Amino acid sequence: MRLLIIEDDVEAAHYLRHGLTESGHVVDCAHDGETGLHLALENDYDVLVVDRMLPRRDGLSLIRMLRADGRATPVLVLSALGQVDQRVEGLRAGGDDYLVKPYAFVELLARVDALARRIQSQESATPGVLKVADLELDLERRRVSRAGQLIRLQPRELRLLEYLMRRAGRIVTRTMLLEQVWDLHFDPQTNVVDSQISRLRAKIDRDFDVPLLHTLRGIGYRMGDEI
Amino acid sequence: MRLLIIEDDVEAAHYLRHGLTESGHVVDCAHDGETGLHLALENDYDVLVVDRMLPRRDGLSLIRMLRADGRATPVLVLSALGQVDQRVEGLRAGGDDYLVKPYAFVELLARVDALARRIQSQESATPGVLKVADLELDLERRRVSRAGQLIRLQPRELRLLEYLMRRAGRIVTRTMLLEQVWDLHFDPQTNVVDSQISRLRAKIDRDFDVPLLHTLRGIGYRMGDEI
DNA sequence: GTTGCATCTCATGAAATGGTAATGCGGGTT
DNA sequence: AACCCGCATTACCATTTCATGAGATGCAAC
Repeated sequence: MRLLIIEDDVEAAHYLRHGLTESGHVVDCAHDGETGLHLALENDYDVLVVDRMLPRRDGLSLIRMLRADGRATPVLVLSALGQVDQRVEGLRAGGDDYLVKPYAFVELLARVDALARRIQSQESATPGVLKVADLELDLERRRVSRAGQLIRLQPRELRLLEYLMRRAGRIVTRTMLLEQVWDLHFDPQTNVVDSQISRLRAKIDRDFDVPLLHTLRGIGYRMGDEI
Repeated sequence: MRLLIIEDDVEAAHYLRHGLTESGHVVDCAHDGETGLHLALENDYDVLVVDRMLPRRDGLSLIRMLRADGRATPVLVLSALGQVDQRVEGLRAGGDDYLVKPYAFVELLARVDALARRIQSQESATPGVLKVADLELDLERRRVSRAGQLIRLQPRELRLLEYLMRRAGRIVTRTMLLEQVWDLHFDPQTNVVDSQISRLRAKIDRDFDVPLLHTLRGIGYRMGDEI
C-alpha cells in the first residue's frame, strides 16, 4: 500500500511514516502543500494523509486541485480544528475522512486501512488474502501457505511475493521489481532480484509438484499455474 | 456506557451528569481525587472524565495511579490550562484526550463518545477472561495463569499482555504498543518496549514448552500458539 | 526526608537478514 | 557442436535488529 503524508511538522510526519512502515505500508513524505500536490499528481498513491494547515498551499486547496485533476485518491484530513462545521468543510472539500489532533496512531492506522480497503474493494474485490492456485498470502497476518502448509518468509521475500501475486498471470520485469519491491529507481548492477527470486522459489515451489513462479527468459517473471 | 465524572465543582459535575444521562449513559460522580480513584478502581467504567485540579489528589496523579494498577480505561482530562505543553503533560500522564475549559457540552459529548467507541471496538463482546492457548488473563481479578499455574505480573506487564492478548494472532507494532500501553504518542528513542517484552516473556514463556509471544523481525510482535 | 519498588535506560552480545559475488548450468544461436 | 549469454544457486559477511541484565531513575507511601 503506497501512502503519502503531507504534514509540515517534520517530526510528526516521520513518526507517522515510521509507524505506517511498521504496518507494512510504503510511505512518502512532503512537508508543504506544493511539494505534496506534485508528488500526489506524479505518483499513484493509495491513500493521502493531509494536514489541513500547510505552508505554500492549504490542505483543502490541495484536495480541490487533486479532484480537479480527476483523481479519486482517498484523503484522510488531519486537523487541529475540531468544530463540527470545520469538519463538514473538510469533508466537503473532498476529504474522505477527518481526524482531529491529537489523535491516536492506532486510530489513524485503522482509518487509513479502511480507506485503502474501500478503494481496493472497488478495484478488485480483494479481501485480506491473495490467492494463486493453492498458494495463499494473508496480508493482515503476513503469512503464506501453500496447500495448507505454512511457509515462513522473510520480509523482503514477502514483499516480493505480494507484488508478484498482485500481478499474477501478468509479466513482471526486473525494473518493475526493483522499483516496487526495492524502491530502487536505478540499476544496482547486481543480481539482487535473481537472488531473492531464487530464495523465494526455494520456499514456495521446491517442495511442490506444480511450479508457480516462472521465468521468462530475457524478460522477467510471472506468477501463475499456467506455463 | 458507564462513565465516571471526577470534578470538584459540584454544580458543573451535575450539569454534566444530567447531559450525559440524557444521552443514554450511566454516570457516577466524585468530587475529590481520592474518592474518584477508589470508585475507578472498584468499578469498571468505560470512560473517565477527570478535572485536572482536584482536592485530595491531583487529576494527573490519579491517572498515574490508575495506570499503575494496569488499567487502560480511557480518560478525558478537563482543565483550565490550555497551553500546549500543559496539554502534552496531560496526555503524557496517560490521558487520552484533553478538553480546555470553557468547553461546549456537545464537544465533550462527542469526545466521550469517541473514546467510548475506541474502547468498544477493541473489546467488543469480550468475556471476563482472555485466553490464548493455555494462557489465561482474568480481567476482573487482574490475574494471569498459564497451564493452571498462577503468574505474578507487574502493572505495566499486565497492560502489555492484555493488549497483546486482545489482538492475539494479529501483528502488533512497537508504535501501537507505545501508544496503547505506554500512552506515548511519539518515539521515545529507547527500547522500552523490547525491554518489557523481554521481561514479560521471562514470566509467561520461559518455563513452558510452547512460546506464545513471537517476534516479527523488523515489524513487531504477535501473541499466539501458531508460529 | 527517606525508603522501597516498579520501570526506564543503557551497554553488550547474539542473531537474523539480505545484498554481493562466485560458480555452474542450460537454452538458443551460429 | 561449440559458444555465449542469461539465469539459478549458494556461501559469505556487513549491517541491522533484538534480547537481556545491571544500574539509574522516578514515583508513592510512610
